[in-house]
Amino acid sequence: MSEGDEIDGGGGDMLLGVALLYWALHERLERLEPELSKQEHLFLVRLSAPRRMGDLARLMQALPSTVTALADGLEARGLIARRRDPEDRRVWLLDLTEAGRARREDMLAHADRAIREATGLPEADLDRFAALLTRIRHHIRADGLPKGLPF
Amino acid sequence: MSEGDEIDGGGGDMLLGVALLYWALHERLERLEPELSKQEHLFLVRLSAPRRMGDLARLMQALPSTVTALADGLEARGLIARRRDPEDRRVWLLDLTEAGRARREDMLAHADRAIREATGLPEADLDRFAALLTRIRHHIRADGLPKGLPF
DNA sequence: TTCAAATCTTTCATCCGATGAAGTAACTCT
DNA sequence: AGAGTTACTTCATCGGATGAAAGATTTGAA
Repeated sequence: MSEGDEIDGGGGDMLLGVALLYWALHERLERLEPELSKQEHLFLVRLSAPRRMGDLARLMQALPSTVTALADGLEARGLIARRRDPEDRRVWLLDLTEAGRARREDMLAHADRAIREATGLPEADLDRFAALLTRIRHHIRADGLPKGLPF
Repeated sequence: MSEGDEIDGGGGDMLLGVALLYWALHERLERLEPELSKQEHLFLVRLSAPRRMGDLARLMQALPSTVTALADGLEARGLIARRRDPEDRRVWLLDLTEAGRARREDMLAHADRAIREATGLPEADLDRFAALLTRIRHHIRADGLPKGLPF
């Protein structure tokens, strides 16, 4: 409270809240996982199973060329492997290596910790927050991310 | 639901949820306010009253040089004005111009709309979400943003 | 079958925002 | 008055993201 931070009690405050939480989470994760970037964290989270690069690009709202660069980096560090999709030999499937799988587990544990520490919410409230976030996530996906509208 | 998106029900999902909401909000805001960048939106929200550039830098977790650049841009477009603080002539106070004040009002309205549309939550749930976010924001501020620890 | 169009990924040049070091001006403390 | 600190600016630089163009493969139409 020391530094006036309440602004308007409306859209502005929520915008700041979301931005601040986003930041605080990544900030903490960066401490626990110094050698992975923000995008790499999200990338690993998504690799619960092998995925096509194109799908990852869509999910992350990024261009294919961005995914290529991310994949190059993680592959160079031995965390993921490229494998041709036998069904369609144009596409690459990205899959975690053994090292990558272990890394991902650590990362998820760290993410959990970061969330608890950053929010400071007791279990029950954190659950309520998570439930709301899940609903929001489904809405955003269903509503279609505005992004692009290539045509 | 179409594209598997539930990952682990834990830290990973919340991380994705926060990141996705952050994105969706800015995405929508960018449509409604095409000529302002993400940071400029947050910048304007904070300018409910005149502020020192240094305070803004702290609040936004940015370097002074970053704030200088942002201020330059907004000043060039006539939305804010620099004014020396009579109390301490080293500091600049940033204040909205008339045009800036009007712009900010529009922006806040747009932010409100973006939040409603992006989350898709009914009023009551949105209020609960906002309340939790506010608590989180206070916790993050009180707990001190880890950032930096210059020493 | 064959060939044109569409799809998936990569390459590369480029851009924009953020960073950090060094500089200027003003304040504080002794 | 002078040393040290604080507030902001300048500028060179970097990293991540973009978009256009090209290569490889599949799909669809004749």
